[in-house]
Amino acid sequence: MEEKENYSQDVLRHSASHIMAQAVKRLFPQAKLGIGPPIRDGFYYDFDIDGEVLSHNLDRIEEEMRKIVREDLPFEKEMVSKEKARKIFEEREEPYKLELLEEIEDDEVSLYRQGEFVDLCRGPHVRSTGEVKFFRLLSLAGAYWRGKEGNPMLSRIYGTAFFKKEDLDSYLNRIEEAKKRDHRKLGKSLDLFSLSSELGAGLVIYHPKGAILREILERFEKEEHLKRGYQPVITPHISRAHLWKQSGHLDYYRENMYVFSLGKEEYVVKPMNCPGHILVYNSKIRSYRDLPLRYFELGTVYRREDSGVLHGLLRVRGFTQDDAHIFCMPSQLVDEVREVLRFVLFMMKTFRLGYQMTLSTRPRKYIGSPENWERATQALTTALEKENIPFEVAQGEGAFYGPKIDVQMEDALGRLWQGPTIQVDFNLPERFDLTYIAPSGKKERVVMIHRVVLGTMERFIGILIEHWGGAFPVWLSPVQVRILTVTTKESLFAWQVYQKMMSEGIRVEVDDDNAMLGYKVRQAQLEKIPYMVIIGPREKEKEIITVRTRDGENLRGLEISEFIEMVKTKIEDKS
RNA sequence: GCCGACGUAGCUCAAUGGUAGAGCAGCUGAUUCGUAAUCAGCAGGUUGUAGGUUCGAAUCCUAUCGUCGGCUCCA
Repeated sequence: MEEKENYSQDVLRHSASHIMAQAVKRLFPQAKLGIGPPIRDGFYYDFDIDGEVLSHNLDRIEEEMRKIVREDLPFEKEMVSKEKARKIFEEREEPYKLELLEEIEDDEVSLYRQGEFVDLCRGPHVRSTGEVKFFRLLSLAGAYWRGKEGNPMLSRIYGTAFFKKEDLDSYLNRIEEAKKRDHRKLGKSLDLFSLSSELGAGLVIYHPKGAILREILERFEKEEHLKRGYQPVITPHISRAHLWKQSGHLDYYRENMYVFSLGKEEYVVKPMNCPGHILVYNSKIRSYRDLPLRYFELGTVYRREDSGVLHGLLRVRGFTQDDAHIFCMPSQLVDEVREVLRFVLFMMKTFRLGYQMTLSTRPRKYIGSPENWERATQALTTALEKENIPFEVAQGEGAFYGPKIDVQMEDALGRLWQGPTIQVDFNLPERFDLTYIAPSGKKERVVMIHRVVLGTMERFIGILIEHWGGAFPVWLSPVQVRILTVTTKESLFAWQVYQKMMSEGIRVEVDDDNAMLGYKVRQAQLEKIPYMVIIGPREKEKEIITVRTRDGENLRGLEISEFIEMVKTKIEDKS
């Protein structure tokens, strides 16, 4: 039922994209048509025309679309020979359509016409343009023809369409609401972090409130890793280029690396932590009895990402991974991956985050033997199955050095970002000759797993901000309690209460400004502080407190110790 | 990196070739007040940066840095 509903909504949107294309062709006959499919929340159509022209005329295009809708032109399907279709698109000078046509294997192709407009299209469509009533053009973007970087850049118009006006309105509304949860906006208003052009693009400054949030996450990470048999290691931020030559990064990844010369020597700012961890492993001979070895580091790395892909905290140039490398025997692979998966699930549950998992398999270009790939892929699959985790398979999407499991998390607008990832690596063990002495006394090749369980501190904090809309659970809140005085006369008592809470490890502040209570409540509310402790003459006299939660609930007449216990329990429970 | 849009006070925004302005925040003073904004005054800007056009530029042009939406990339 639901599938059918989606299907017909896709049809509606696909039809809307044809109407848009018709409108563009009417206004700008020189525009060449690309493709125009429905997508998750709407549709788009690509045109080969100066994007500036379109961007200045989105309103006119939408107006023309409404006209086409009023004309109520029927969508007419027509089966024609490829030969005839070719003639039609040659006449209309549509090179991209001709290119698509050549790739269709059937002798007959379907065309859809509405009025003077004709498109090569599989369909289906709604009956007539009059059925497409509620739509909106949303944005304009460049997009490479067929998604290939070397191809010409076309101009893509995004839009959306719904059967009902209410649905369109609520969709537009939802986008507006989601924008309020944008971590870049909240990061500013909650004073968590900033990015500064003086520093450089993609480099994050954590302000005190963002830094304490990160500090809490890092402490938590360290504890949890120690509980699971990881050994902390620490490796430098820069190293001789030689190391990266051996790892292969200088050959494959150089354009993303910060490389600098010092006298005769070339140095590299690390873009990854693996070579450092490998040096730890290779610092002595390893026995099978030592394995698995799990080295953990909150490793800060720098990568020169393309300027166009930077995005707040979610895509940056300097970031800290909760990185670990597991060195194990092939026979230990499944168990190790299972443990990591459990770790990831534990994290997702602790932070109440939704996610989806993808298993990426062998790409066309790869290193290592097909048998090893098969075995590793099988190990990952087995681990996923044994943990009962639903996952999708991305055929051929693995790294060239091994298969991987990626975990994606959603931002406020539903865009997916990779967080945790578990990658098997056949490459580095070869390049660095990573071995252990087997029971037989012979050297064997070690298996290496790269894994992060949150991903990076930056991205994870970004996702957390959007997930909670800035209203973090108590244990993560930069300020857990703010004490508000009703008049300045309660100041002394307020600071006494502050001392008690502070000494219990609660992050607490006092607002004893000479301002009205309503004003202070509003400030605390805007800062999304979980608890406001209100102290007026009544409380001062009886040495009790009144607590207002950020949800607006009031708890009156609490003993101070009672409240402290309550907050500590919340922190303990991570709720 | 590519396409398009954008960049004005700490923040949110106004000023379409003719003297840069408002609200909030900040500071000073008054007010001592009970759950989302008390009142008044003051201060705050080489309009991202660098060039250019013009009698005159926030406004037009060029370059550059950065931001936003996509595309591509994501060892």
